[in-house]
Amino acid sequence: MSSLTEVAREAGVAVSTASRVLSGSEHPISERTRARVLAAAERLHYSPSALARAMVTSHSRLIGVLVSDIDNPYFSVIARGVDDVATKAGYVTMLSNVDRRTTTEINRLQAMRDYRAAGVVFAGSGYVDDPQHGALADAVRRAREQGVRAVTLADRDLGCPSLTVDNRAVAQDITGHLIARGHRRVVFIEGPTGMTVSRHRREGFLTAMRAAGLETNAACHPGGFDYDAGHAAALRLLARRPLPDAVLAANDEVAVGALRALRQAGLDVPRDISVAGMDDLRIAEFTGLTTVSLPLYEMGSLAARHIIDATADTATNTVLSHRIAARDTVARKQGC
Amino acid sequence: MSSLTEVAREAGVAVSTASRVLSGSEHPISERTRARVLAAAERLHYSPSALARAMVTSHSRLIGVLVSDIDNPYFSVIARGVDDVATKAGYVTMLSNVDRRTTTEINRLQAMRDYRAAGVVFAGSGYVDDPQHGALADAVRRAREQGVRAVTLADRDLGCPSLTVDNRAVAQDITGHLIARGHRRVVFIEGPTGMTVSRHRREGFLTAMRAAGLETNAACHPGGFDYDAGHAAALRLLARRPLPDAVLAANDEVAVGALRALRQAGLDVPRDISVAGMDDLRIAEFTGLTTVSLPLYEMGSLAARHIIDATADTATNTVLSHRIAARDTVARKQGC
DNA sequence: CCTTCCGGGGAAAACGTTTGCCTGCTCTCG
DNA sequence: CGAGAGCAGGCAAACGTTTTCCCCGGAAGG
Repeated sequence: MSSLTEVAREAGVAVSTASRVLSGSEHPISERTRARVLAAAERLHYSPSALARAMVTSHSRLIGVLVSDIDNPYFSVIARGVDDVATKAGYVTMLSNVDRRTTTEINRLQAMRDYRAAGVVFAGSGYVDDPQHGALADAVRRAREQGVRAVTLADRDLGCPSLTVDNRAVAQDITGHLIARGHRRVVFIEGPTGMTVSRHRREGFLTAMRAAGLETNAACHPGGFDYDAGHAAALRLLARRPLPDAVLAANDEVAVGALRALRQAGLDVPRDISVAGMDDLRIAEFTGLTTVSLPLYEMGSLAARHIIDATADTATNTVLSHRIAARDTVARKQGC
Repeated sequence: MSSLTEVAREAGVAVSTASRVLSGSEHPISERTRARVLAAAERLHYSPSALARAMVTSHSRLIGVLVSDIDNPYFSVIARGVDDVATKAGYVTMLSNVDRRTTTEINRLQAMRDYRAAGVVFAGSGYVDDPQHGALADAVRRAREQGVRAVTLADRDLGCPSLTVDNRAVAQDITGHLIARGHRRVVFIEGPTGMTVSRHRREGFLTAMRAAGLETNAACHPGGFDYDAGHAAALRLLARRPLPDAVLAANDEVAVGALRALRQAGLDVPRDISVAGMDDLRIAEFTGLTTVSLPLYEMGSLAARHIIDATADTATNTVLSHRIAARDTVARKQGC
């Protein structure tokens, strides 16, 4: 691996001169010298050590993204958004799975700090009454003081800018969609207890139900965020009399699980019962699921852009808009 | 961010001494000094600069993974496998999407080299008659000479160890499964032309068909690797008379697309027609798709382990085993 | 008593950049 | 013709580690 020193020697100039032409400095350089350096670099297959550069400038062109699980399509599309703008800007993406553990999150943040990451994107949700939340917020504060830019993509106060979706409104809107289509006995399969996003979606659901004057006593049903949770919950729902009109799931994967359980039980969706989800992952498109489309890719790409462009870091909290993706799993009942 | 120098000053020792206790060197250090340094590091929240360390040792604890698209579950599970062992070993994962472009791959490899990555995992397939293949192989060779370890997870000769699945056998086995269950008019929806994996799966399919003495004249159908390709192909297949017995898709996503098209057209799968895929992604589980299970997570984790453990780098080509995941989309025809 | 050896610790080089400061040199203008 | 301006380029410090070489003191052995 050839170094700047070798390029300089090959070109017959000082290291500083070589550096200036190769790193595009302001410092004026004659065309002749510039050409010589460029030629030498070419001959030697020179590629600057990002490490050394980061050492002296004290920040790398590394951008970190902390996800719960990259194998969850919700996060993989965010990661894709981050990486696309990162790559385009000459950065490299660092990825870490934190499995919803705040301590791991602190840990990985530190690992990325050790590489002098330009910034870190926190893609995962927060937790209610999280005993580690303070420690994480402290770690983020220290990282920011050191120049690491941070962005959170969920409703959680990390003392850094956020780029979120209003999950209460998301749930409220899709519930309203169901109600507007004549559904009255709507039940909600909740997300994992303890996650902020679950709580917000639940609140949005309840708000919409109450606004329509609907019964909410047995409307919320424990669930989770995965297929099995949706499947199991739907099975339990099947025992209810009267049967619900519609099932709203905390996310698409749960909705698909419920959808399958319902259909396996011989029900016709959406004739007998409607099903809706939230997130609009590709699986929703595949299954024709009515859901709420979230700008996940944009969240990732905007977060990366924020970090790279180093736009004013005033803790601005941006809320992105969502929209309902009406497909085939929600019926329009007579009279609507 | 406190440096080793500050820790040393705080502890009243030389930098070298501090380094030795903090980096666990062989050099003997008295218990008293060791304790003092440890205490000072603690007080100052010291965390070593991975950059500086990498500079002097000339290799970082960064491990790169090159995928076609992280938002494709095939790759996200591989990435998850890599990251799990990387994290456990104190490494950080770098991720890049290359969108099936070899030039991008070369590019990103270089970017990772610039950070002195310990190794790079090539997760994507190769291409037949790829004009850039030579350039990539050269880049890999140079990287390896410099100490960057490389592993490929697909049938492609990069001059580095490989960890693959036998895609010919994969297709052959699932085709055999179909045939053994009484299917005679099996059609194969091919993957993207030009990808090695497509070609291998096609060959495996044809081998199995011929071995059973079955007609292969119109057995292969152009497709792709995504849902829409499967959907469109199935629609075209519907026009054939007689209708095929079974559809084998080049991967699960295509199979799901076909499945949906077939069912939308009023066919009963598997009664009227069977469908099978390959890869066994979660979507296959969700939809009850019969497919071939591939050790993707293991491929990722083993690749990472290979890089980290620096086990003998003799270009060993390991072939991992697959198994058929029989579910609900393949019928057993009478007499079988 | 003199050598040898070893445990414990320090000084300094090295990794490959960037950048502030300095030095010539060539113009230009008065 | 002299002086200031500005262009080109070099020197060296600095970033934060690891590691090699060295030194010192004391214990062990002859």
